[in-house]
Amino acid sequence: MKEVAEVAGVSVTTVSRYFNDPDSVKSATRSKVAEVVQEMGFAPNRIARNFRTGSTGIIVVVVSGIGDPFFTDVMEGINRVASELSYMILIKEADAHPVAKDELTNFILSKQSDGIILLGARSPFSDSLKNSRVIPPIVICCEAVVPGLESLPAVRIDNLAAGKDATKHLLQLGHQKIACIGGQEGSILTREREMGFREAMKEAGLKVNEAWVAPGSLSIEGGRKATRRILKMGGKPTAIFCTNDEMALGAYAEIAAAGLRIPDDISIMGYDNTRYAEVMTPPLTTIAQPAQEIGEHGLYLLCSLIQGQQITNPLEIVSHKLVVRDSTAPLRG
Amino acid sequence: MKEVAEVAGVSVTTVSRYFNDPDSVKSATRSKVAEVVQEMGFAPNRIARNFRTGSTGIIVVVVSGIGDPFFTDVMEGINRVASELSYMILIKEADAHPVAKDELTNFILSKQSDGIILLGARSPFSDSLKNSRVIPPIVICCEAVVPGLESLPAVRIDNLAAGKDATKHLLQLGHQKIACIGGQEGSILTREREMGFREAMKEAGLKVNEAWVAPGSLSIEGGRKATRRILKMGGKPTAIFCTNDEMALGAYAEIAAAGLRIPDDISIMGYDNTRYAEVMTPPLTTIAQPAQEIGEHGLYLLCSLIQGQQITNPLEIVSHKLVVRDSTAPLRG
DNA sequence: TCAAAAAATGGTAACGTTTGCATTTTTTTT
DNA sequence: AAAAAAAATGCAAACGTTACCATTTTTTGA
Repeated sequence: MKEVAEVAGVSVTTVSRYFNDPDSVKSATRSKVAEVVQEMGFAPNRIARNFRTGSTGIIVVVVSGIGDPFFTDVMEGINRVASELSYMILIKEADAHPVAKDELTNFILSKQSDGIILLGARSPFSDSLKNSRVIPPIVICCEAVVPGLESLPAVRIDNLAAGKDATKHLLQLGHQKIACIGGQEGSILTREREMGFREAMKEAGLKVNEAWVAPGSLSIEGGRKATRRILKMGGKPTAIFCTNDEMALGAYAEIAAAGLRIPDDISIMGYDNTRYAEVMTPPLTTIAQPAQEIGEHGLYLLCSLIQGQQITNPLEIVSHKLVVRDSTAPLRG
Repeated sequence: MKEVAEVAGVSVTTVSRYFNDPDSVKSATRSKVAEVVQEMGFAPNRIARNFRTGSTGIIVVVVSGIGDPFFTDVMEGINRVASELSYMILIKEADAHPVAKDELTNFILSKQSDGIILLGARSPFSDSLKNSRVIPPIVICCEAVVPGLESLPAVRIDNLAAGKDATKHLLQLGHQKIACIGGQEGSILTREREMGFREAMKEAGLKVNEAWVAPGSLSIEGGRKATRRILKMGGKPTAIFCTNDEMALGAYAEIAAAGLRIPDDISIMGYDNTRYAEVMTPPLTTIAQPAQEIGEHGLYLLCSLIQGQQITNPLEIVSHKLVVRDSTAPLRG
């Protein structure tokens, strides 16, 4: 920059202003600087700038399981708002490895990003975050709480009510022998969905068969394993509630392998309404989350946080919707 | 840091060393500093450090279409090597918007990351990159060339040969009326696959029906549209070669909607062998790319580049494999 | 025990910007 | 045309760290 200034015959200050507030330099000067910049192929060192200003214009989205198509939709919402507010979005896959946690914690603590959105990630940080004197701007999407950082603002649907709605749909079709495939152990998200399932069953006066409640790790493979286990049990269920669509895909595969047909022999209920739900054979009945909206609200919330505004409403609940397709049918006989 | 140094009764240099090369400070001093750091909840400002050292330890993967499950697999490979070499991986969705291109170009040009992996992204940079005096370390995975930056090192499979193999498989089953769903217009990747298709047809002495060659944008929706178009044409094909698995999913949905059955009425061939291929009904015959391997090699290559090594072999071809499942069957009657 | 070698620590100048304040130039007003 | 106001520009001090070199302390060897 000094070099540019010299060649253009102005001061570094002016060159700096040329980049940050072009209107404040006279148009004659501006074009002179522009010319030199062009010619020298000069780009200002953003690290130095970030260092000086203390902000980067970068927001990191920490995702656990970047492959989940539901998160892809949330990301779309985030990206839309990001370009509106001219933030740059970078995605980081959450890593349970302690070293990786340290690394990420250090990353935000040292202000390498202006803020963080946690997308279904439970606790990607090390303890040093809690011990820190200031907590950086963080917003949680979809997952409820980070242990040790309970008061962070969050955006999500009412998973309990949605889990209940999903189950009720199956009950209304006459199903009583219903299985439920949940998520990982520690996930609050899927535990709430499962609790919705239990509540709905209870209200219907039915007992939950614990052998039919299996954890599924939110992946296709998890769904497969859980389904296999459930199908092996005596007295097969007539419906399975999968607490996300990926696991429903796994269930489809296992059910086909077992020679059963959906929905004739067994009804399948999903959760998330990913882009795959519609094209599965048969199309999947599921709970639709307003994924993009979650992303949008999440980023807006984060920006208020970054600007130092007080968040009056730390938990924002958006509405879900039951989408009935062909994977669920009335109980036969 | 100055504050820590004062409280601990040492110099800032020592505190700096405590963080970067703990072995070089006496254990007594080390524990003294550690104590103060702990107590004050101090974390070194990484921006300042990056600024000073000129490197960040961050590698950005630029992906076009982050939702594609194939890329997820490549990412897995990248992440594995990254933790081995202790790099931090951040993902950036490629954006065709000119402002976004500028932003990204500026990002790398100003050394905010140590290197870039381009994952199926065609040209996410603005022209200022080409005009720059130094090109930063960039490696291309899966896509062949970035216009204007022709000599960048790349890792991918032989898409021409793989497209040919896929088509040959269909030919061997007796199919002759074969459709082909390609990718976006400018994509070299899918054009090569399509060319493989054409070559195989030519070698078999068959003429390609141009009405059955449709672009598909590599998405489920693109696959749907293309399939719909093809099915509407007179004289239905007996097989469709989709140049990625996502589009095959779209094809499945449209074929089901048309009341046809796979593979009885029509065979479907995919490309990528994503995790969905196996659980589709019926399971999809496809070309397997060694996705994780591509990611691993890509990152290794990038690291050599970062370390300033000369790349002797700028194009690394890894091997593909035909995976036969149930979506393709011999031509009936 | 002393000299020499090695290890540990400290002082200070960068790194490339931005920013507050001072100064100069231009424009406006009377 | 001069004075006042406004707009442009420049100067120099930060920002928090690291790296070179110098200095002090500790260890080693005779």
